[in-house]
Amino acid sequence: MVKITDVARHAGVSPSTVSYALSGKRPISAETRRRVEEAVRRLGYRPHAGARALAGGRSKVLAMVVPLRAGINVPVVMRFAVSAVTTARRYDHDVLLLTQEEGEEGLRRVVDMALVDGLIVMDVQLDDPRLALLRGLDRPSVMIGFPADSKGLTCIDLDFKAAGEACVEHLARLGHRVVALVGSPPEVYVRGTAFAQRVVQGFTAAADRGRLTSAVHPCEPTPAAARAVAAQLLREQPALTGVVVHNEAALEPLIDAFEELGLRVPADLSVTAICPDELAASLRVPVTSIALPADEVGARAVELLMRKLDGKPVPEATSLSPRMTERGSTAQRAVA
Amino acid sequence: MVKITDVARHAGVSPSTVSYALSGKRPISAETRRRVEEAVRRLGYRPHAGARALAGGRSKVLAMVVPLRAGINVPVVMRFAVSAVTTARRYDHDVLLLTQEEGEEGLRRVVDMALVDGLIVMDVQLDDPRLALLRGLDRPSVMIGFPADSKGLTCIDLDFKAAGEACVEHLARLGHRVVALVGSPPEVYVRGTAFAQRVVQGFTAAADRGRLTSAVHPCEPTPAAARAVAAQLLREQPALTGVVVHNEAALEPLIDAFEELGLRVPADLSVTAICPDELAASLRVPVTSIALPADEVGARAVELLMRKLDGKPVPEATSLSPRMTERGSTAQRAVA
DNA sequence: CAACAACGTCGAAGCGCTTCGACTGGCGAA
DNA sequence: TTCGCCAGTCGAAGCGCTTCGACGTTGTTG
Repeated sequence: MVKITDVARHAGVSPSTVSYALSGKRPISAETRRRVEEAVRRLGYRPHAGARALAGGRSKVLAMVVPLRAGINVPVVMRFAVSAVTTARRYDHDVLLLTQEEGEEGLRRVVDMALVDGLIVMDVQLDDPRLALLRGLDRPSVMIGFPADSKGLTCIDLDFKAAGEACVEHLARLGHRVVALVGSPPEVYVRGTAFAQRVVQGFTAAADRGRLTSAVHPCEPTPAAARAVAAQLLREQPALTGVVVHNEAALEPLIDAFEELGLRVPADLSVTAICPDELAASLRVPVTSIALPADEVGARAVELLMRKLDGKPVPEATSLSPRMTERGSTAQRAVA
Repeated sequence: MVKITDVARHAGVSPSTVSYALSGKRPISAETRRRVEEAVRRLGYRPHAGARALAGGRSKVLAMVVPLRAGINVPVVMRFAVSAVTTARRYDHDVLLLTQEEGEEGLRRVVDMALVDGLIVMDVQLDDPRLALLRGLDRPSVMIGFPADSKGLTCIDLDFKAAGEACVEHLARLGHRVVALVGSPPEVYVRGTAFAQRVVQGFTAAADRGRLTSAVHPCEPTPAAARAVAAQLLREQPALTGVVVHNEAALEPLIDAFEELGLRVPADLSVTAICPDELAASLRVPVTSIALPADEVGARAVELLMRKLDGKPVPEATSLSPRMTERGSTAQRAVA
């Protein structure tokens, strides 16, 4: 194993100089730095993570808490995760993966062991049991999602309430008077998952404000469930002309189902979704949608955490404004 | 922070005794051990990960290399991952998440830094560029999947070739003479992803052996693609009566598409799949399938790695025999 | 032109843990 | 009775790194 003393010897300086040259925490002459970097390259030096963590008090590892609970859309969650990992690497950090089973105890464990410097917490619930723990921890954390009470925490997410509202308002503007929200699987609501609840709030509030007739239906993430929900919606609301879909897995089958039921999109039915742009744009009928900016959220979560690790102030709440892209699945309501 | 000296003081012993009491590497009297464990509990002692790694030469962290490449089924891959994490925890280890962008360089990096003790490598390709690296590394690794040449490596996976064969043989036994394989997305084959190629090999070999007429079609993981493939198959092979599906995302839409095209499953068309049992069992038409035992594979991969870390010998290849469950999607071929 | 900042570098002291060698009492074998 | 052993414990020596204080050297500035 190549250690810092090897580098020091090859560069003709002391180990502490090597350390300072690499960390930049003290001024080092350009010439010395060059020789150190040269030696690092020649020898393939890599600082020992444990030694560095012990001496420096920083492990350069972040914990990512990814509870892959029932009903969540795994591909979407993993987009956040991959983006976070990529961004962490840009800050020379690695990412430790924590899953559900570990639970709150696991968070405390990795912090107490000084295994990680900070935490990224995903799949936040309105009344999340991890909140108290995170507030009490002596390590910074960032949540992806807003719990009911985010006081003293750092949170970031798409403004899902505004997203739900924007969808309804878009439909209302096009003349639609009877609208429905096809949401996440029921388990997600039962748990009180923050983002799902907020979409419902926004959807309902905007519909009430606009005096629209509205309905909300959870939906399992399968084609069969999508078909069933489509049929049910039309049965309950034959006058339905606008649908908001907040369920990535159900979006495509749902549109297919509506068309099989004799409704053309957008001629007879306008559909808008909250989902990643790639998905909305790739469908047979490109869907007007509010982008779910998973990459941006994951990246910014890490950036916030890095700022906190540097002792810099960060906003408690970072709420990304919804951005709608009109694609072809929404149209003026046909006058009967 | 609670450190080992604190525990030692409270238990009335020396730090080294605490260390031995906790690691079991030297005999310690029952009474002393009791007092140490008591002190650990009272104080909430957690050994400092960095210090432990530095002194002990083991970080108790495993790297999991999860390249979420185009065309892979993310939920399935994450089942492996979650199972691996859970099992690692049972061995008191944590898991570091490495993604694609880091590439081979990332593997070397985390090993050189002594950040991880071993590696779990997923999404293996027949001619995987990481092979040489893994062979040369001075840390053990386990691959989930078999490359073309696995000499000197430790690999585990479902025997996908046998799985492909078993599906065909099952159909042949039921009298089917014209069969098709609906496979993974094209990118997966282009990359030479090991498991996908092996299914094709097994499928083709068994079909040839049984003198069946056969065809292989990749399929994108979308309902639209599934419909298109279904239509194309029937156009090219009107006599088709048996289908093997190796594509989780396309399975349900594919069955729907066949039925829309006028074929009843299993009366007119027998369908069998290679996928997780939960998926096969949950469909409207429960599908006869070869189980993809993601949980078992993930868990056993970690167990193999642990054995290697202990210096114990492990088999180079662990190939899990396919296990078929008949569900309702396959039937004797109707005599025309 | 003296006094005093930086600047650039070094040596030494730890960070918290594991592990090695050594020591102390029994206890069975010789 | 003595020797050797083993169980059970301790002290000290690191593991490889960061960081603190110190010490020349140059430049600045009143």
